[in-house]
Amino acid sequence: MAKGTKERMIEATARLIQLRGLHGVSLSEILSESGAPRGSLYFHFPGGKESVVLAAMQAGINEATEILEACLTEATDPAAGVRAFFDAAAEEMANTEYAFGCPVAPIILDAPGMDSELASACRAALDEWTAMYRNAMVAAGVEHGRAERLALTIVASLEGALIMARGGRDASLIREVGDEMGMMVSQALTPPHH
Amino acid sequence: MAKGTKERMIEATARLIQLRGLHGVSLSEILSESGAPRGSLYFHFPGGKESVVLAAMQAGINEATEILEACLTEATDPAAGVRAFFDAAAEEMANTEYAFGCPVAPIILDAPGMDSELASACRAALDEWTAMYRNAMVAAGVEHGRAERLALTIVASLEGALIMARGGRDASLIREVGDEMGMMVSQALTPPHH
DNA sequence: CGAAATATGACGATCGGTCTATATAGTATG
DNA sequence: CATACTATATAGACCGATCGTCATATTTCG
Repeated sequence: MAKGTKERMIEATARLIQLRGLHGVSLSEILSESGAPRGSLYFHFPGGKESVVLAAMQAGINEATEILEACLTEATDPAAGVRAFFDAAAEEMANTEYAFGCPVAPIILDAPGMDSELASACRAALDEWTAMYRNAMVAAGVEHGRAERLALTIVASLEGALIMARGGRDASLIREVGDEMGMMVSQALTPPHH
Repeated sequence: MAKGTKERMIEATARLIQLRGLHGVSLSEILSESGAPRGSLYFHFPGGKESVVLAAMQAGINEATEILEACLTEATDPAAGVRAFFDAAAEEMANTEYAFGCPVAPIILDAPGMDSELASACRAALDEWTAMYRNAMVAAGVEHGRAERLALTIVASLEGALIMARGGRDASLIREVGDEMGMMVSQALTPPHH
């Protein structure tokens, strides 16, 4: 019946990191949240804390990637997809009492160096999200370089909007930024004739 | 003479928080970096760790606010001001080996609740920066509501760009996002006739 | 039954932040 | 010049928390 112990540890870790950041989370907290004793963690994650954190972050990344994928494919055009994803993030943030955010941001800000496995996973996730936006816009006819820059801007503005929303406890901010980004993408799709 | 002891503590705290986040910094580190003995910290900051952190964050906020103020007033129009500030941030990030970022983001992500003095200082700073952008754009003729939304987006995208730049060790990303934001502002200043 | 997989929680070395004493300036006063 | 006094700064004891380890139990299955 220990089917879910590992999963509970991962979930607890992910939740706690969102609340207090990488270094604000202790093993004791993770264990008491997941209802497991101390040694069990080192059975499931021989690498110790960094191992659980990596797993928790990967889980969060995968979830976010799936939702973004869905938003982009289900939307009629990239601009609508962007708005849909920002709206989803805003809703999630409000539903979780502002205990929600990007899975990688807290790691990047807390991690000491860029040499760790954690850091490269962060980079990979950011690159993938950027590529997804870019590909969607390129497929819709946006020039490659412009699409790349726009994609970077979209990812950055969501990242920042999540932080600001949490700081001000105002999720509607995310939606407003998403609208602006949607407008930006729309204009790139139908450039003004000169 | 200990004329600069307090200042050294504040500087060390600010630098270390940028590196490892609020909870990743220990008093021992702050003290060894600032060359002061243990008890001296509680003389200068009776409130303990939270007190030093607050002072360090305020120092960072003030510095950023001054630079932003300069960029916006010296520029010929808000779009140029935005680009100038993003460029300055990119340069600072590259110059410090990517040990630079927003003074408030690490606090927001690491702080547990929104009731602390730290949290309200974060909110105040974000609000002030947003207001500065908004006012500059309103003065340049942008409608109030639009200016507010644009200002939010600018702050958010810089916030996010700093995180992404650090994660990927690529400061040019900040400049690219700044260019996109500049374009956005320019279009808001000279709306297309329909 | 026996063997592999999982769970358990006590343990130690280290480090965390906080606080109460103690020492050093610097200045005022007779 | 000496003493008293106060602001400033230092010193280190304190206790609880931290992470990682390990020897021992318990379960799960062939």
